[in-house]
Amino acid sequence: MTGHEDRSPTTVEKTAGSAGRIADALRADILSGAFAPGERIRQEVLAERYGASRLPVRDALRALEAEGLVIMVPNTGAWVAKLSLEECQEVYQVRERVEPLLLRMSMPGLDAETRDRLLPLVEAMRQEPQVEEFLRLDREFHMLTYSGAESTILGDLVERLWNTTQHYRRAFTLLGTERTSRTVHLEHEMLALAILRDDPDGAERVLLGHISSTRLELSRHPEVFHRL
Amino acid sequence: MTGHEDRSPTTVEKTAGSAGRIADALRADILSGAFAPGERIRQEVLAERYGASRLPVRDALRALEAEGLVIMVPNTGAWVAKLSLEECQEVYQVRERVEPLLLRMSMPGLDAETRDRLLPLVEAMRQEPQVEEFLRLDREFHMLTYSGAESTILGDLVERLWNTTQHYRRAFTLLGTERTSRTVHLEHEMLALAILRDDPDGAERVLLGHISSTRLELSRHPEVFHRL
DNA sequence: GAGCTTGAAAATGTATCCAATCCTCGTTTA
DNA sequence: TAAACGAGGATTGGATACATTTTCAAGCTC
Repeated sequence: MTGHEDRSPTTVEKTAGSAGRIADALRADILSGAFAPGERIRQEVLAERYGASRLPVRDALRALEAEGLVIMVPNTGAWVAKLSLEECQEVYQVRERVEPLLLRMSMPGLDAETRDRLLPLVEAMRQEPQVEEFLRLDREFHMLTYSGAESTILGDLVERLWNTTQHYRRAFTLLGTERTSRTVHLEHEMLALAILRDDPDGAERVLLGHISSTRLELSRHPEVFHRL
Repeated sequence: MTGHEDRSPTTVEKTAGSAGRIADALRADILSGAFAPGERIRQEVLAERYGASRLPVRDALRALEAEGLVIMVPNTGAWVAKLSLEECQEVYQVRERVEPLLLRMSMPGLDAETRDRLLPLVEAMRQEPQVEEFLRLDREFHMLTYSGAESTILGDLVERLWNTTQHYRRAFTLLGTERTSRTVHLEHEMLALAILRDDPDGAERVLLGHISSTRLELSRHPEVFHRL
């Protein structure tokens, strides 16, 4: 008997043992900016930093490499992934096509309680919070609009796209002018309203425009990508 | 001239690190069907199969897990990734949105020589080749249409999506009826013609329809996903 | 003095060994 | 008789140690 189909781990998404913890910690450190793009990562340093051997560190690096947050070169080392202007625009182009789909799939699954949290988040962002707080609110707002989809594949993809551009969102938030900032607030409010009135087409359209206008903003600040 | 390029007869390419070779070999084995979805993968078996220790095998498994081809459960083992009908449809929905974009980005970069290879490939697929040969031609045809994009991010994403659904494309090719087969050939020809006449909008539309019709085909054969 | 060569140091990749965890199967008990 | 419990076996995860590769810098040649 070849007992292969023992158990179907389709619902199991857990990352492996303690390497998963290291991967989570390192991911958080990269997203928080503690490790900057282009910075070299030495396995030994991480091993000491997280109190483990180099082996789970390598596993974690491989996992993050697959997420697009780390670049590994054989026999050479690992670096925090760095996006060129063109690559960043590419990510945003993918987001323009993918996130409206995820939003559409999510909307039927959003309950009233979840929807009631949308506009308060928009209001909170209007209070001109600090950069890190704004990034957190922005992410929470969009992820909330996606929370109705039990999608695993598309949801993970979108999360990866957000993570790879996290550093650049921070940079652009830092030098954001008031006008673009107000535009973002309006787009967020329009998105929330479209969701509240159960208008999938409108929501898709607004979200596409939101991401698209952000992408166009990238071209106006190429200096963010030049300073290596 | 910094010339250390002199190597012994066994000139190993830059793809050093046997973990990479194992990952490539295992990926090929999964895509070829040698390992079926849902099948358990034991590290020791792979270590012997590829003549290495369990350690590079673990690295390879992690790499493939990140690509979505393998599922790893802590302290338990690894399985070849298996898609449910819903997940497979989700992948196709993502492909519907993403591949037309990649095609649009690719078209300006397609030179005359590359375009001349499109219709012959369509013809070759019309000759009712064996399943494996058809899968190869189909993949080559589509990848050729994408070869004009120097895109790294989007190209890798599309390749991953193709890989995760490779097994199910094989299954559906096996039970394909003549009518659906002819439809596929027509869609391929329309796609090639749209590219040859430099019609990005038309090409996007045809490709979207092509993927979409394939996705709808999935619902008609749920038994492919049940027998697992 | 400039550029190439060479050698040492450091970082990565791999192998072997040991600990922790999970599955299987036999035993026991209600 | 069936279900729950526990011990044994098997498999994975991690740590230490070693081989390989790369890089950097000092020294030598031209």
